[in-house]
Amino acid sequence: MLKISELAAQTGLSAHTIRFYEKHGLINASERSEAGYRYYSEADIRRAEFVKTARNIGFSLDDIGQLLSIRVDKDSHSCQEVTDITQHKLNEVNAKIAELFMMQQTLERLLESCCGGPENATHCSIIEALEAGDVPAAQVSQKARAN
Amino acid sequence: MLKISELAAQTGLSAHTIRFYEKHGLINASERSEAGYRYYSEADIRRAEFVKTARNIGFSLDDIGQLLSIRVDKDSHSCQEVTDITQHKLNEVNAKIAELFMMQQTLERLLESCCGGPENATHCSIIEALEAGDVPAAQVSQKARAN
DNA sequence: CTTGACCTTAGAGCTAACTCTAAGCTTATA
DNA sequence: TATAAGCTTAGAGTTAGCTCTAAGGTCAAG
Repeated sequence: MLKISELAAQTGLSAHTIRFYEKHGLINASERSEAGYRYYSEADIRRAEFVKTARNIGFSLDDIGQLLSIRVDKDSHSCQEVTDITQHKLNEVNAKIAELFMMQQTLERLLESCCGGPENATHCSIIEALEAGDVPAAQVSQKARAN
Repeated sequence: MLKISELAAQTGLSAHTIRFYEKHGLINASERSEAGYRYYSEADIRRAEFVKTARNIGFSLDDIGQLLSIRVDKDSHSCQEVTDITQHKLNEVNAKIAELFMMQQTLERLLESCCGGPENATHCSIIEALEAGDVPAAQVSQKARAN
């Protein structure tokens, strides 16, 4: 049985994060000492590793919750449920890539158009393009901007 | 001179968003009525359009603030300052694309490995891969996950 | 003169995933 | 036995960019 900081060391998650995940139903300590200290079993550790792996792939905590509930009772869930979650995530990722691609193209085009030198910006073609609104409308979502 | 809702209609920003941008120093009404109503001049409108264009490209409000301060006094800024901001944004975008590409690859590989059918998930290869930690460590940043 | 649309402000709420703090209890070591 | 390291909890703070609310003032039309 591991204490929380030991589980943290093993998984690379912080103790804070482990408690946070517990609050959200992802990870649980199957035992507690009399004083309330969390103790993690082998099964708990495997579950924590599962969470970490899924997180590293990019699944949201919500997705991970769903994957976990499939994992604990595989017999009453289908492969399709799993691929639905995965496909949905892939769709999100693809949409985001498309958005970022547009941004990339636009930024590269802007950079190509400007000398980038120490001259003053009086005739800077980037500023001019922005003033003219002369750029592709990139369908940028708020979330993509938020980074 | 336009009232705020008229500027909103012209730019496609909401009145709320315009006030929010004002709070952050991006947009200003060059006049106010006695009652405090905002009135926007032609120059104000062009500035608001500039902000909207830059936002659509994906620049952060902070970036936009910098671009605006260059724009209002082009003579005392260089093209290099403009390309620095643009290049920096492009670097961010490229980093994000690389991250999302990894996720995309991993998700596609997982989807290929699973039948996705109505069979129960007892031997689901996606769940198994997650249990085995058998996936590329995708260097996924917290921010990328947050979407 | 009333109605309804529009305007004002300060400030709260939203999202996602943490991250940290405060105040106090427990445990291991010297 | 004293000290330090580690554990507990509830709850607040962070980020970015909005989005909305409440409570009230303004203005044009009928």
